[in-house]
Amino acid sequence: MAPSPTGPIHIGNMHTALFNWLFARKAGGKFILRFEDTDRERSDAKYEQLIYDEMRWLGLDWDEGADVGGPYGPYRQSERLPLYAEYARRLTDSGHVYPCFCTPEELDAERAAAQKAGQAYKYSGRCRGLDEAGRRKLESLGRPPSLRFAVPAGQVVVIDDLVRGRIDYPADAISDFIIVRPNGMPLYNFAVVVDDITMRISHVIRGEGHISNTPVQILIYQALGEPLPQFGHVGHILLPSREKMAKRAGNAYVGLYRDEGFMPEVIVNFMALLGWTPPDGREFLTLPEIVAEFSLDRVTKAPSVFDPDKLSWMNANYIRRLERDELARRCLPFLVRAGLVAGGLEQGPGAAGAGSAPPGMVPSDFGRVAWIVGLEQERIETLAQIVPATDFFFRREVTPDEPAAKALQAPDVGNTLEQATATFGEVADWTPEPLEAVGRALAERLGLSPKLVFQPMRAAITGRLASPPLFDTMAALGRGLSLERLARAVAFAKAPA
RNA sequence: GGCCCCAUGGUCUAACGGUUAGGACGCCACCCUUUCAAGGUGGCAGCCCGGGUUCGACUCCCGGUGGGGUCACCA
Repeated sequence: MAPSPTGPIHIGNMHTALFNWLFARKAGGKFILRFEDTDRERSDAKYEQLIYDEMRWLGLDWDEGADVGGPYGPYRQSERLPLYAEYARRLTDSGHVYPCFCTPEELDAERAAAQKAGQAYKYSGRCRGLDEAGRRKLESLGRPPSLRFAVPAGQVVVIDDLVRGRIDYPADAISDFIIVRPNGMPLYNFAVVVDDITMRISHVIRGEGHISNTPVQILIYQALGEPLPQFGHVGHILLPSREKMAKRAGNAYVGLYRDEGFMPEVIVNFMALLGWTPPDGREFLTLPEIVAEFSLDRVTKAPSVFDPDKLSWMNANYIRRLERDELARRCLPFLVRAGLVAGGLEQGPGAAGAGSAPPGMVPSDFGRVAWIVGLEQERIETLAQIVPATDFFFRREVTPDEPAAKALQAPDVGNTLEQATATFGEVADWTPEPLEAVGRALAERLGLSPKLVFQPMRAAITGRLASPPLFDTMAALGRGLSLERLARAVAFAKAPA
């Protein structure tokens, strides 16, 4: 896996990283994380850190890399320049490469002409035929040359692709390409080959966008007399709009999903199923299970569209399967960040922060948080949704949202709530079953359907029309706050609209 | 335009010559129900087109069509 540290890593790149990792782990091989930072303008070390963080968050580790080192380092291209120079010399000495003195302007002109003629651009080869005298003459003019690869004519390059099978690529479609700039910096296709050779890379698994790079790289291997690694090109991941996930386009960064409350094991499970299925068709798999089943010949060739709806569904499913306390632990950071509960509750009862509360909030310990979170467990799809779903439990006061306010102002609701306030004020055992019994008895006494009593109470107590079951909610909220909110709602309901 | 890749419901996919083309998301209906969910049941919806090969094609071959990639002193 060799990203360039020029920005946050999106789902598409992470997807091929995952497949690389899975393949390496399944095969018992090494997974290497190196950086392609020869584009100094766009590269930034802070993105390296971002990539580490996101990989680790997903549970993808690496055996060799810029941070952990390894036997074939360094693992940044910018630190491997002498190596490229050495291999460039080898190619020059063997005559596979020649100096090119053409200026950017001259090349632009060639390209423009090809464009105009509706032809694929190929370098004219002007400098290829230069003899020693001609070269020396141009050199004496002070023009530093770039190094071009002399592509052999009439050859068919064969790619034996691990996912696509055999691909025949006519070398005549390939222009004499530059491997080293006049300033000595290697170009991508050349640097990659040198890295892959010197790092003893056995398998190159990358996106299908690289298919056209592969034959030029194979040409370099052949010129060097080095054995080829195995190539495998997996399909791209597309946005729902069917656009390709480009580096800066779209907003499919892994970190964004983390912030929205998608869980790492879900992202991994979901990405694995994009272009791959286990033989038994299971949809829910842990990382070790995926490793055990993974193989490249079950990888689809066609690109696949990333469906956020299905991701949400899967995340919700995982949330429901979690132990309640574990879910609470995972929700806690979101609640703390939202200012609903104090930090430091993670350790459970008696932990720092227990019993204290941010301004305007009800003090909560871990047990209370877990209780409340449990009520929403089958109602939220992402961890972040815990905040709007439960904020009324933590706030001292609630103001009804628009539909709730409307419901409270309906005819007779004031009276109903007045009755409810009085009746529930008598209840001593503030647990769900007794509360429900009292509620149903009240409805019967008033000659109303349960719904006509419960909905106004719900609006009064939660400030909204949708919530967990009313009596569970009242029990978790507590007697004092519940009665307080009922009483306030009476006034609200009776006030002239 | 040349070259290369790809093609099963809206989406993710199963099928590796013989199935009423299976599953999942989403959508619709119904059930459950104090709301919202969750859950249950049922439903709508697909092999891009045309030729071959074969007793028999979603599966193999060829040609179209459509989509994508690539043709840099970017990676």
